[in-house]
Amino acid sequence: MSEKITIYDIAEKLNITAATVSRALNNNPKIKESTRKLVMETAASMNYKQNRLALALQSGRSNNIGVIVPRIDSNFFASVIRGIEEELHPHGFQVIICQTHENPKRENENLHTLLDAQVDGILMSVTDVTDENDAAFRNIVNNNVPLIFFDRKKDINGVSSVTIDDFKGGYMVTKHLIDQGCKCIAHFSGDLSLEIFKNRLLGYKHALLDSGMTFDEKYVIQSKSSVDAGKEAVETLMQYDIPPDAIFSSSDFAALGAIQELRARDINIPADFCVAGFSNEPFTKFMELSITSVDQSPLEMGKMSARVFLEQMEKTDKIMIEKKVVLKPELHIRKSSARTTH
Amino acid sequence: MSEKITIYDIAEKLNITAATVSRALNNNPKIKESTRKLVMETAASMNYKQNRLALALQSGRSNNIGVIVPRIDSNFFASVIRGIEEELHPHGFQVIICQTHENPKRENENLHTLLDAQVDGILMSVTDVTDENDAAFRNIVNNNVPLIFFDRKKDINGVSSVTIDDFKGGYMVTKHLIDQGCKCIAHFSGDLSLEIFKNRLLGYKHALLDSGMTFDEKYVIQSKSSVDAGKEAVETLMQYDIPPDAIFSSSDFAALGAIQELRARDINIPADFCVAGFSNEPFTKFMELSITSVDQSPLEMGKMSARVFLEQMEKTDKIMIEKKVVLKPELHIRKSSARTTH
DNA sequence: ATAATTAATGTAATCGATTACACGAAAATA
DNA sequence: TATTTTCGTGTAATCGATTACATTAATTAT
Repeated sequence: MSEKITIYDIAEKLNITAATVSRALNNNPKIKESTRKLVMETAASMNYKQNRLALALQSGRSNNIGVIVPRIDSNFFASVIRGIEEELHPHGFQVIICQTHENPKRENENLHTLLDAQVDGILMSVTDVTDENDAAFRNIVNNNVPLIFFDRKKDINGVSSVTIDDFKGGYMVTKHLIDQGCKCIAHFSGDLSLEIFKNRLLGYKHALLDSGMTFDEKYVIQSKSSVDAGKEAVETLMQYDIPPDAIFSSSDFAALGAIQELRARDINIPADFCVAGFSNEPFTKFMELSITSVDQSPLEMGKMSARVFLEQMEKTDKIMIEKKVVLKPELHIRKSSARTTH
Repeated sequence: MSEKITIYDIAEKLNITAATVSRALNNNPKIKESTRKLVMETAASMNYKQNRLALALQSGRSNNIGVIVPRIDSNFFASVIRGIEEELHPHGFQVIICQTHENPKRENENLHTLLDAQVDGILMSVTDVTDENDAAFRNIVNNNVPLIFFDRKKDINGVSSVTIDDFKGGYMVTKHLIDQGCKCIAHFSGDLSLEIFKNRLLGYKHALLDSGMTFDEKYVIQSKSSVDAGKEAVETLMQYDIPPDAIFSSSDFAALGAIQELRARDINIPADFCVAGFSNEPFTKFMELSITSVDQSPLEMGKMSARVFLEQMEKTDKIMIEKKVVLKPELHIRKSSARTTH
């Protein structure tokens, strides 16, 4: 139907050159006011649309940024992406989404695809911490493409990151459980090669030690982030000579599983057993027995990552900037652990 | 650090022309086997990466597709996007995300931005049904960019769609509530200018009539998709001379709010009151009092939309195809409405 | 041995926009 | 009036890849 209109078409119609049209459209001050107006009006009347691919090729900037996450259908990552999109949209950037499904091979592939696609930056949460993809990360940096890690980061030279203080988060929850009078607190951890889980565990450990309690590795259970994993973990724990009377789970889903299993065993929550999760998934506050959790402010994390990226973009110089932003976690105390009503 | 390598660099090194390099890399059969091998190896050793922007400009295809949704941080839309990404990724397409926040102006803007960005297709859920953006939609079609609506559609000539049978969904839930012995069923609807809500309402209405029950508009409450809206709606309903004994909510969140409010009033669910939602949000099955809901298979919807897009892409001819795919809804009966244990 | 094919590569235009440089005309200055 | 500036446009190269159309070399056919 409607053929693509280029600046050449406008130029032809006005008997001027494409260069003039281009300058007029870009408000180049060297263009006569009358010409500019004429070009603008003609462009509008011909329904001209700038071909951003041509611009991208010529300028070397695609105005696209890539976002890599394990999966998009998780409240946390979706919210981060929302934040990124909202912050970047006003600046004319489009957001390209990639998923790794926790697979390092996919991660590597995504990195290359995005680089090939000439994105102007990559914001991502790493999949795991093997150094398998370190070369790929360095490759990004060497190509002068700003790379920013959010939530799950790795230490790569020249890469900025936006995370939350997982140590503090773990510490806060554990301290809270201790304050509720819990005497033996178990911890569900995730993949300990990831800093986030390592730090939550450390926070847990230090909170225990700081309160004069003992840290015992056998109360740390590595589990997946799923309801079933939580149930299984409780089954294991309840066979101990001294079963715990509280759980700090690094995953809200596992926390939920734990609660379900404990209830199946007629254990009273929070009277006899306290449970707390991490991430503040929407469902934690919806439950009748709402679940205590740590909020990671994903929206803010996304926006902040975007801002760090924008900053990095501005420095056209080859200066390598490395910014580490750490957001504060927020403890939401709910019924699953609130013994005392304030 | 590493300068961008182009086919000209390879050509220079091998003392041949860029054309030959291009052909070799594209496995053009006219190229001598030895040359091809040499080029391939040199390209690899020089760490050559094809500049997809150049390719895009030249071919007029960006290998990007745009996805427009009201917001990404909703389980439904995130899952659809996941489906789209997974289906399109193997075909070399990247997915660009845009959000409208239910704002038609943003929708319009996103459509134009994506068109400017030369996306090869647009997959979207419309924001509302004013004809405000109809020109923009037709513009997309006229530019020969495949446009596919999912979930929330409009009838635009030449636009395909993938939806679920909302009428059937509404009918199934309502029929189920009737089967549970409910005598007066209220309905929470959404924006009735949207087909999805119109059809769910119709399904509700026909299920009532088919069972010899009366349909009364005053039991249809238009509410937002939020917990609070659900609570308020219950407050209104309970003031009626004859309050309902069941609710079919078009939104899981409103259904949850309704349940909370009903419980606050010490009404027994499901014994004295049944509640059902729509969308099968993850939390509906997590609750202690799990919530009956209708699954819309968002993942499948995303994949199907992607497939319809791919089909459309193949037909390079100017033939206008219009495909309407309707997925089957699936009723998940849970505690909030299950009076009889099967 | 010569003409006709075929195989392999080179030449140059193209996609659409930007921009350094060139240039003529008008305006300002001497 | 002659000369220098300034202003507004035009010319042409560039970004990196693809490809229709030569062109040359090698092979086959006559």
